[in-house]
Amino acid sequence: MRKSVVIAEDHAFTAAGLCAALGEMGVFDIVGVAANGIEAISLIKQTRPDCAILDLSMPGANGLEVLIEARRWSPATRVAIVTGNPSPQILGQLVEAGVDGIFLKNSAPETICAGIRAIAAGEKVIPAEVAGAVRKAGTGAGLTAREIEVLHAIARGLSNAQIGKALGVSAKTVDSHRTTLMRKMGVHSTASLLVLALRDGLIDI
Amino acid sequence: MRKSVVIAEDHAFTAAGLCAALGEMGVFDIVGVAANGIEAISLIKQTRPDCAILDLSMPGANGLEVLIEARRWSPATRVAIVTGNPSPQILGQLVEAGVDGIFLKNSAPETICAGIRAIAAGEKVIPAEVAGAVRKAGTGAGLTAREIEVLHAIARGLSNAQIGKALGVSAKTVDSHRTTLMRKMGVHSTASLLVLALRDGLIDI
DNA sequence: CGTAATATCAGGTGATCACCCCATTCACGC
DNA sequence: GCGTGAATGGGGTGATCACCTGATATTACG
Repeated sequence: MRKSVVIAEDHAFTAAGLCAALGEMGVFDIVGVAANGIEAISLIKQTRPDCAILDLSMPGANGLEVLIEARRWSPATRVAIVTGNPSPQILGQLVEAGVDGIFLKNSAPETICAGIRAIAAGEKVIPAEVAGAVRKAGTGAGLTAREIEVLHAIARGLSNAQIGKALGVSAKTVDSHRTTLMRKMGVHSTASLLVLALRDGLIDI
Repeated sequence: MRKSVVIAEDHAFTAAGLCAALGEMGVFDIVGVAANGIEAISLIKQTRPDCAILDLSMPGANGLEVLIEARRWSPATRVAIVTGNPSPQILGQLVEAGVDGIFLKNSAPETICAGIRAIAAGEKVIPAEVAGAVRKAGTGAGLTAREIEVLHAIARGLSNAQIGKALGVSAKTVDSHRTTLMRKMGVHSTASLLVLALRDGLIDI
């Protein structure tokens, strides 16, 4: 029995290559291709496919966000994430969110195709190099969702007062989160905080 | 007359999609596909193609390095660079090195195909958004050497006093440079300054 | 039920930052 | 020679940050 699959990938050529490879396997029906995260979410919501293959970095919503929404609207859909340059933190979040498979764009096509077939069959596929990265992320993480939100706001250049307004809390609360972030990351300045967060993939530009 | 072309792209699916699209156009002979920069250089050296399509980020040697080597060994080869996330600084270097065309991976396939055909015909193709980024890089280069030093020190998380000690000047001087940096970059916080500098490739982690 | 973690906020203090004005020196170009 | 800009710094001010000691409410977990 053929499996329905949707693809989300903002680079048209990559999407085309992926479609071609999956088509040749003869076990997948590609029911839709999205060029950004928003499209991907609504596509999954509408078609409830057996399988979704998502690029990690996309305009609108990234692969992680799409994964979470997919889980909400179509829990039976098996989700694979494809990424070019994986950061440990993000991979950790993906695993935590229950992703079914992770693939690197520079892997051999056969590896990826085989992996996707395995995922469609119900397996979980996490390559060794990714698993290593995730292990490393586990030790460094420990930040709460709220703290990450504050981190993102800081990266946008907002002051405590502005962040407070944006998140609907007092500036003092933001200050608390900021202090906690500093302590957890082991730094004492906004600059170091940002550099570390970028290096660890907690935020991006 | 058909043009010979080589492709360098480390993501197999993207390479496949690109090959397919170029093949369908019926005006190109794909004489080789390289999966990294080193392969790309030796391939160009051997085949001296009419046209080379290079990914910017590749293992071994990046698109810029391949471009420079290509110019040395096969000056007649028209070179197009394809990139996912362009940094103004790098784009500036590409233009300076005399690249024939720049394409963004998330552009429409037709746009890219048309552009490649134009390049093969002898034109130069620099999209508006890229040209804008390059222009901005020109202004970003308006920073002085001393200001860049201070920028790097800030990114290392040092305070004005520490930077002053490190550079052998007073904290007040550092403060002046910092103020000038803020004005030149059009921001009002250390966080924004860092994010902008990172985005523009002025500093990295 | 206890307790641990999280999120919320206040008051306060000293350090630092962002930015203003200003002066000096030095190099480069017209 | 004279203007321009870079690099150097001093003085000063108000905003903001970094961090502290608390307090309270909610949620989660054993």
